[in-house]
Amino acid sequence: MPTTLPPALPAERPLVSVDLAIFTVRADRLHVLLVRRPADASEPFPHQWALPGGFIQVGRDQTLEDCARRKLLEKTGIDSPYLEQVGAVGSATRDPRGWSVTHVYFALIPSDDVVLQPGANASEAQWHPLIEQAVTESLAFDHAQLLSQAIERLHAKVEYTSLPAFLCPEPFTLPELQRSYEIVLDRAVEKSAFRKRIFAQAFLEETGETRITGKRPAALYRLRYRDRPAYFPRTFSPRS
Amino acid sequence: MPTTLPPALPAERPLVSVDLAIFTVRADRLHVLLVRRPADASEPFPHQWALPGGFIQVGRDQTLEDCARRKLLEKTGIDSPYLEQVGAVGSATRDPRGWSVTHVYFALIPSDDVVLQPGANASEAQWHPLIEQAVTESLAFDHAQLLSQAIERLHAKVEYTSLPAFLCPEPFTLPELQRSYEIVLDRAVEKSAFRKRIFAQAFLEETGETRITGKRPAALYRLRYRDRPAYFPRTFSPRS
DNA sequence: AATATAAGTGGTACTGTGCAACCTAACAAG
DNA sequence: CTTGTTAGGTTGCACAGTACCACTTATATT
Repeated sequence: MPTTLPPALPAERPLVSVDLAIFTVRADRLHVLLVRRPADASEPFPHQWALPGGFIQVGRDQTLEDCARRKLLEKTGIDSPYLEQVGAVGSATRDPRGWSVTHVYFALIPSDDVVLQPGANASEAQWHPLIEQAVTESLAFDHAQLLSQAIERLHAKVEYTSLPAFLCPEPFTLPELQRSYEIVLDRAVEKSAFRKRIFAQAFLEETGETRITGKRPAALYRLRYRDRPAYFPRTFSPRS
Repeated sequence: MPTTLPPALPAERPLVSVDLAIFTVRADRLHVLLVRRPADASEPFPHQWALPGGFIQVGRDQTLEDCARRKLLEKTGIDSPYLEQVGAVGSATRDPRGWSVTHVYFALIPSDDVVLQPGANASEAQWHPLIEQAVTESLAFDHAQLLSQAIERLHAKVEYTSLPAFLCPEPFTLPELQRSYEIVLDRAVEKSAFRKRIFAQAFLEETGETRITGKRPAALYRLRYRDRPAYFPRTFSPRS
């Protein structure tokens, strides 16, 4: 018999929270939503910019994702954006109030839908372009690192999914979608190869309408599935 | 001023745990390590098979990953396998003892290194082939779902990383590595294309030695980096 | 020495991408 | 009405990487 049997339940429990990296495209730039920490000096990191988020409310949130959706709704008024868990970070030191673990989600919302809610707790919320490294690298807690993880995930998945489509207000044209890819990837994309690749997966529906923007009209599309992205083919000797 | 200001700290905190899907290859099959829940009827899911894991010990684990490594060391005696976080699942109902959130990691260990530790708390640990769906689909808690997530991640990443190399005892031959891919992918892989793809990334070091296994000797390799996999190239119009 | 077998190499067909030229539908200027 | 301009959309060719298959090489066995 071991000298110290592990207790059935731990005496002390960590703080559990959710943090959100909410992305949108404004003025041809990728933006992330940040909120100011309360100015109250009794709170950690007063008045600094941070990712929106908060503690799990055991009596209110049924699941982790519920909590993330609740936060998202509170801040933006959006109730069904694309939402994906990035990962969890937990340590004894990341929050001065004690051992804590947070769960990072990223959300993609079309710029049109953005209606910033006048914070329930009077907190200031603002869109910041990712270009502003002075801001995004000096966030409260370890949020700069969390944001980096979210961006890294987004960058990686854009290469082989239709994620940027969730940033486009529907209906959208193909050049608009391409621009969305270019903004997220931060590099130019070949028009012809892009079209072939997009149409190789059948995740777009033609609306039949066109958008007249001065020159030749562009065909309008909408997503066939609002809840999940399309995946472009990988390659590892897939037997034909 | 809102009627209910959110409390600075939550009154009630969830249970926080880590669960591990530890994979290895035995007898040409992918296996996962499972442990039996204590027979004590006061515990949830007594005597059922479950993923190894446990609650965070706030006084002992500095980080989430520390906790995962500690569990891994306790069960297998391995202290530096490949370890990757899959994600977190939290809900009010997944543990009868209350709101809980668990963090799923998967680990890959070479079959040679496997030394099952006679459980510190006398719990029975055993390797189970993933073929045994009767077992892997009837685990305690939501562990069947957690295991599925881990397998799904593994399956996905094998397509574009060198992960199966972490399942091979070093040094290994190229055909052995190929077999490792085939076991994880559960399909045949083309020899010639495989070699070209592997050598296109420079993550293997030739030992200079060869393994004589009856027929023509095979060159032996070891990993250049033990801590991270190699990534095979993606494709999205990377401007040349 | 002949044979069997697994390791390793080379070559061709095919497919998807990169690139660039071209066609097309609208508007605007004269 | 004609012509030029511009952005959307299409076509075709060169190239690179893969699938497939045939071939060579090194060892053990008979």
